[in-house]
Amino acid sequence: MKKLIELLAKEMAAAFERAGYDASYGRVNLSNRPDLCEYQCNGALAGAKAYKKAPIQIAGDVAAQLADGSIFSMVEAVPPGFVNLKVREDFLASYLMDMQKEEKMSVTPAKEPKTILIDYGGPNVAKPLHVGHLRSAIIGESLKRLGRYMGHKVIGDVHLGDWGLQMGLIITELRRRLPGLVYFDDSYQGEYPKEAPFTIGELEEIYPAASQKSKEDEAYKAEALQATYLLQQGCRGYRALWKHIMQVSVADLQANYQRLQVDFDLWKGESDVQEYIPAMVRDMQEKGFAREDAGALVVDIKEETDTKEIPPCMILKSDGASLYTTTDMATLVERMKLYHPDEILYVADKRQEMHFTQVFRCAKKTGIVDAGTKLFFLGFGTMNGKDGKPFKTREGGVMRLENLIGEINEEMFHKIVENRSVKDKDAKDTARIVGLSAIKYGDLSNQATKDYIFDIDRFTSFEGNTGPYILYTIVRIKSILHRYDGANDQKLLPAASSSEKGLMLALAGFGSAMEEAFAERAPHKICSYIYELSNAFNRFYHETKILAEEDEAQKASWICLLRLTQRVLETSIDLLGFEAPEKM
RNA sequence: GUGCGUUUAGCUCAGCUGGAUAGAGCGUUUGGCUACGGACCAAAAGGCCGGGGGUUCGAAUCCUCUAACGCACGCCA
Repeated sequence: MKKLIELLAKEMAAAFERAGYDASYGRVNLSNRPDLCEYQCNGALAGAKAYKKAPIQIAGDVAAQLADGSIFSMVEAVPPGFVNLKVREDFLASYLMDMQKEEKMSVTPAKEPKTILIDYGGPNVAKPLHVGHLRSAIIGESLKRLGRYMGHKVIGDVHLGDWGLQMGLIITELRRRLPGLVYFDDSYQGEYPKEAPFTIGELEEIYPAASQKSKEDEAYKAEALQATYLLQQGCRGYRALWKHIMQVSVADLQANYQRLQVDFDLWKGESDVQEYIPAMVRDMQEKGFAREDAGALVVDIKEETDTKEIPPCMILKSDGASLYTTTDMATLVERMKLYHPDEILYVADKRQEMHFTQVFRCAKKTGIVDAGTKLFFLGFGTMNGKDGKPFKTREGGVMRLENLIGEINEEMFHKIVENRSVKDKDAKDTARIVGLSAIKYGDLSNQATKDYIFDIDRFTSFEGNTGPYILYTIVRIKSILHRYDGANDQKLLPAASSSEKGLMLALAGFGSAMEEAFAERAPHKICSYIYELSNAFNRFYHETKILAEEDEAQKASWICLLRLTQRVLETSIDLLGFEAPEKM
């Protein structure tokens, strides 16, 4: 099904052609002067030079071709050369009826579905999630859902940080604290216990303690490096411990992501791709891509068009150990082998841009990723506090994600209890649902690539461009629909008021808004779309007594309009990654 | 030092890829309650779009210079 704006543009293009101009000038835009028109075409201005004519003359010629059609109720040529347009109410109503019959409400599913792998989340095992992990999870999840809605096959991979020095540090600290554990007995040959010798709480305390000690104590650090080495070499006891760490930590991570309604198809990590590294490195050497430099193994990735120095991509350190880059390269080897994606999208902090530039270039140059697969880095900005500096707790430490969510939920709970007499049990659940909308909408309504200020008071407000305001609008619609007991026709009457037409026009823009948001990987466009839609609905609602309407056909038509509005809003917030409660 | 990014109303942000009078929210001021949920709606005030120069019929948007701030620049992830 075509988008409304495409139908308008098609009509416009035909008019340009009939008037003797090129059809390509017939592009139609949303009006930027709603007081004058609903849509506008600026093609006459653009074409003035090519035809050596005054723009207003071209506009007049075109407008004359559209004098009485079935689509426009108004076509006006206005100086200097705008063509101002209004849509016929009956045409709009029938368009919306077609739209509501479609599963995807005018979004055209991709003709050739692509396999898109999204790498987001990126938590580290044995470390609690903190606010830094929030953006990747929220933005990645939204893009995953949006991609699927567009008809693509999208695979989400959490890409765990589960290998390397951090594991050695934990093992070292455990060894110092509990030297008697069988895992540290080299002569032990039996089965290791199934239960982990620590809880998630202990694990989260052990890592920072170990990390701190290794910075102050050289011997400690050496021991941790040695433990890392032994783990990687396959030391039985250490492997068993590593499995425990994974088990305990991943269960906790899963619970946390579930609370955020963020869901990964793959729980792969750095450890899964270690087996690919030796062959990958050998291949790079044999094909002559890799060279030795100061003892390390590097691949040159400079390009002539570079405006600055791009350091070579380091594959192995001078001590022969692998690094972040190595693991990411090996991950690409595996992803190409198992999924052969058309596109891989990384959602990570924008400060990692250089790293991904190196990985992408190296992967392309060495042929690990073939030319047909696109690699894309979506770097997001920092989440700052009200002071404009990176978000911290009141004490100045790193804010744990759980605590942040807890604070928001508590704030939400107070507001709900203050404003409505919802039963306590329900209020807690409702607070969680609304709280999640506050966090996610607060984040996603900003452009992903920019830094933004995380302001709990603003995000949890029920007024303005916030998640709770959108939910409130949905709940309001639900409440009316719940009380309605008349016929459920699918018939929409032409708009009877300007506010109703405004709502209908807003609904008709759904498909374009979603496709644009996807093409630009810009969830904030979904937010601004539903914010405007909600405003249009509330304006209409305010001046229309729906249930009190005596004309049954009119009432049924409005109910039908409400259903469509609800569906568009709920579909949109699902693409953002949250949902609406029944009451709030 | 080099490169990248940001700079729009008091504050927080949009601005559909060059079009009309630069838009929202919060805050401020004002009006609307017998609630289909007022957690709403309507209205007002508030801007040399960081600054200079250029391209164009036309610039917040493109080019150039410049300032402030942030970030990244080889064995961390």
